[in-house]
Amino acid sequence: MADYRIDDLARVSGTTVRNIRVYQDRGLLPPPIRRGRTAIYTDAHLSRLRLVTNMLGRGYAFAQIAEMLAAWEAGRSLADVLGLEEAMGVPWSSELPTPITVRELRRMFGNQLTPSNTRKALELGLLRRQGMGFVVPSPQLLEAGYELVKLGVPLDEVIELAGVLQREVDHVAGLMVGLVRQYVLDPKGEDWLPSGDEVPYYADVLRRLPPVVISALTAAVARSTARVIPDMVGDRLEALIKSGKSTPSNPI
DNA sequence: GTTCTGACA
DNA sequence: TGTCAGTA
Repeated sequence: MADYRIDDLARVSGTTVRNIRVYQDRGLLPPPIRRGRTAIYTDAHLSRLRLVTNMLGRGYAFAQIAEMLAAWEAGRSLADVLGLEEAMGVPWSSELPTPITVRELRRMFGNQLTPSNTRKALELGLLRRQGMGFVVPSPQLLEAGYELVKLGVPLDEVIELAGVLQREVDHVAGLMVGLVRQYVLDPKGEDWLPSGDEVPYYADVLRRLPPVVISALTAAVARSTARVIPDMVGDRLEALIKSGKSTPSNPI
């Protein structure tokens, strides 16, 4: 929930105020929220800014970055969940595991938080024990779950969903990695090792694999949700109309 | 005192 | 990309 003035954003992200303004003009950064005359930025801006500077550093042109950003816009909410923007960053480090207290969890989920589903979350690795409290391996996944619960989905179901998601994603990611093994690495022979000038190439293949898997999954799920969500909303509206309610306050 | 915009190099 | 002027 951190707010940044443009100066803060520049310092934290390691760029300059000048460049942030340029990225803004080129449409590479979402418009900031205005408080009077001053622009207020959020962590979302910081995340996007890091992505932009990283891609710039890799030699992408402004126009190319803008194009990719536009292409991702459709699956954006999911990309957030999966950490795509972080994934594209140079230090391909995963999310920062964040400590969280029982008190905070209680504040988020209220009395839906039970010993039973806490245990389930621990089993699934959504939560890990640390001293008196817990640590969240993926704050983004937690945030996504929190959003669902706020919408009215029972916490038990959300945890169940997270488990399914993890299994399915593991499976599909495994298939993709398997294909790369089968067609890129294995044909070279069982105990083949890249030699000499081949090393950088294969190092690059391996380094790019996680982002590729993630963007493929993102695209696939974006397509799927684009199909499923309108159906769901349509069914719900139809049901409401049949039940005689003319002004549904919460159609979803 | 700080931020924004535009312009120049 | 840095910097400067003129504003709000």
